[in-house]
Amino acid sequence: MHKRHITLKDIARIAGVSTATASLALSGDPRVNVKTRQTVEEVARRLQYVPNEIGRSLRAKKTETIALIFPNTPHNAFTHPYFVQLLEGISEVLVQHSFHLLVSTSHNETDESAAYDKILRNRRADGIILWPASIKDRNISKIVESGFPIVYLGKWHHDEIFTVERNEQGGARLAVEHLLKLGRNRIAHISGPLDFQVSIDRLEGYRQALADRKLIYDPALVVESDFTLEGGAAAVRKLAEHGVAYDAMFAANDLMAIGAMRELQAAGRSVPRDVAIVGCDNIEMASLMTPTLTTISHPLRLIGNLAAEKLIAVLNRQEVDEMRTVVPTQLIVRESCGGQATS
Amino acid sequence: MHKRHITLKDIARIAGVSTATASLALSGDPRVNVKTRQTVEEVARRLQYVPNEIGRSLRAKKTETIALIFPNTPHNAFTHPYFVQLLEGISEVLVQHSFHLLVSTSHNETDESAAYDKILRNRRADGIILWPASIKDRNISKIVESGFPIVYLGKWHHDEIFTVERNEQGGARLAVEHLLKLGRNRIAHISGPLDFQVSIDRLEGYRQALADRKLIYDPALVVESDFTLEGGAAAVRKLAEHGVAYDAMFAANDLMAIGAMRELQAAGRSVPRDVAIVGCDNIEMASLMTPTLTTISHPLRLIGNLAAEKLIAVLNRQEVDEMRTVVPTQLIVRESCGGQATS
DNA sequence: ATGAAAGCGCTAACAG
DNA sequence: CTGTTAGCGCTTTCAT
Repeated sequence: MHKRHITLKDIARIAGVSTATASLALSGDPRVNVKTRQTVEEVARRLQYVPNEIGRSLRAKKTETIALIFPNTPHNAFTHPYFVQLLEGISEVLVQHSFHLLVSTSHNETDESAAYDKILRNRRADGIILWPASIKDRNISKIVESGFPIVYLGKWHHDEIFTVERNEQGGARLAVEHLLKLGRNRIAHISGPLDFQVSIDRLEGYRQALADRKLIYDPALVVESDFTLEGGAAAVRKLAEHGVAYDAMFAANDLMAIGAMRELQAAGRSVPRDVAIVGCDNIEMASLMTPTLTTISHPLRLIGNLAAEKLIAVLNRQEVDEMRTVVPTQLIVRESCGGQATS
Repeated sequence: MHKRHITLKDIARIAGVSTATASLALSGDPRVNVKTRQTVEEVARRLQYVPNEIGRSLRAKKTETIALIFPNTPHNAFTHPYFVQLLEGISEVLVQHSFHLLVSTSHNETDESAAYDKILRNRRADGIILWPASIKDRNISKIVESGFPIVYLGKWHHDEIFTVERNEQGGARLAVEHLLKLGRNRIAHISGPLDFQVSIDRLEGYRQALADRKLIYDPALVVESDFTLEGGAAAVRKLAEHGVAYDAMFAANDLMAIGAMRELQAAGRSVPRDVAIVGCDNIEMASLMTPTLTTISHPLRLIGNLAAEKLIAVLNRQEVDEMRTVVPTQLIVRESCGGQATS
């Protein structure tokens, strides 16, 4: 059933030229006679010749493939609703450039290192787009230090690496400032795991917004959690157990914000009357809650676009003007803060 | 910065053997002397040798890679919240087998055919997992007929192809029967685009459930829509415009169910009192609506697992017992029908 | 038990 | 303008 594949040799033989000429002809090299080129092209079209990219890759030492790697921790983006937008953004650009996308993950930390190594030395991909994992993750440093072409989707602590990152601190600030403007002044914060840079930055944004108003930072108002719905609910319970009073809450992601909101409502507290809530990420669900959730929106699809473009530029040895690309975040005001409602 | 890669030749030279012997040694071939093998292994480990899979692929005519292809139509799974579970299920199995995953899509129909062709003749992947597109899509038939190893994630109209599919009709029946048992008898159905097999099957399940109760099928109760939130809302408006009365609704996916529910609520009708609603897919959002949404759950992750396992089995020329694998669907009863509430 | 050699499909340097 | 040749990294006969 499976017919033998047409190779360049076949084309050359049938067109009555050498493989070298056939190759040049098909690549549109001006050195080859127009008529010869046309003959070769004709034959190639007739036989529906498609070059074997494996052979080409071996020769060229590049694969026209980039890998998207992300660690499969429990807090991982892979399970996040907005992961799809990122993928779409990357994919969009790659298709334009006829690149392939290899999606790679691994489940346990032991395999992880090996998996990275494979991609790196294998030459299965020409470059990597890397989703941030815990800042403790040694594998990431290893990739970064290897000098392999990479675009990191977060903040990195040195400047020698290409990134496309969100303005996390700025976003968090926007969120908290919004709550302050609405007259709330006991603002709780549910942070993500603090071994994630993103959690650290969002917490820092929270602190800065308070500091700008000369409000003191009260550690009792901050609960570290795990980016899940249940984690958000648990944080609310924990605050209650400790008897901490608050009239507003900024959660480091929407899932936790929603979990918290549900828990508050179940406990008979009204959102936004008793507690105003702002989340972070603007997942689709956020606009469908009752009340709809005010949140910080990140252009994930744009991030995907930019990352792919940047990586391809690097691979093509084009000048890349900026090492760091910071994309802006935006406050989406909805009902959960009691401010004016916009969808 | 980028050091030259260690090749088998390097290993052979340093170990003082030929590349042939080195290759055999590393593959654990019993013909090679134990001591020689150990030397070679030692050198390989010391230099952190990782075989170049491109070279290996060229030789072996296989790539240890499978491609996940899906059409990027507006109704596409790529934008569906549950796409991630599928990806995770596939990925999980591939990692175990040291396979790579190529994710492929294309935006316009024109490119699509070319993209398929590339994957097919390119030998960039050894097999394909294919997400269903419109039944009108000619490209799909082409892939299927090409004889390329494939697992199709839906129902196919001939038996000569491997599938992993959901029991769509059965699921739809469960949904409608549940509504009937609750005493509803004017059940509307918002279907997906009817050029999708899944829409046809869900509609058919709806009809069967009615037929089982000797209820007549009223075409006025059925509105074709597009799998989106807004489409669900539009369907409700359309029913209202036509003055169609109904006390229940089965939507062909959760997004439309939620859109419809929102629209009904906005129009002042109560769910479930005035209209009971069942969706389909069990996306995360479903359990977070007010009221929470009764729906049909599909084990997407399991489908991913099974599809990957099946494809790898085919590639390894193992006997695959069943062409079609049908995974069961399950009714998740929540609040939107007014029955007993289970989370 | 090991090595020499061929070849997977392609491209590029070099001749002619 | 076109053909010859070599070689990317690997595996696999076939000799030895």
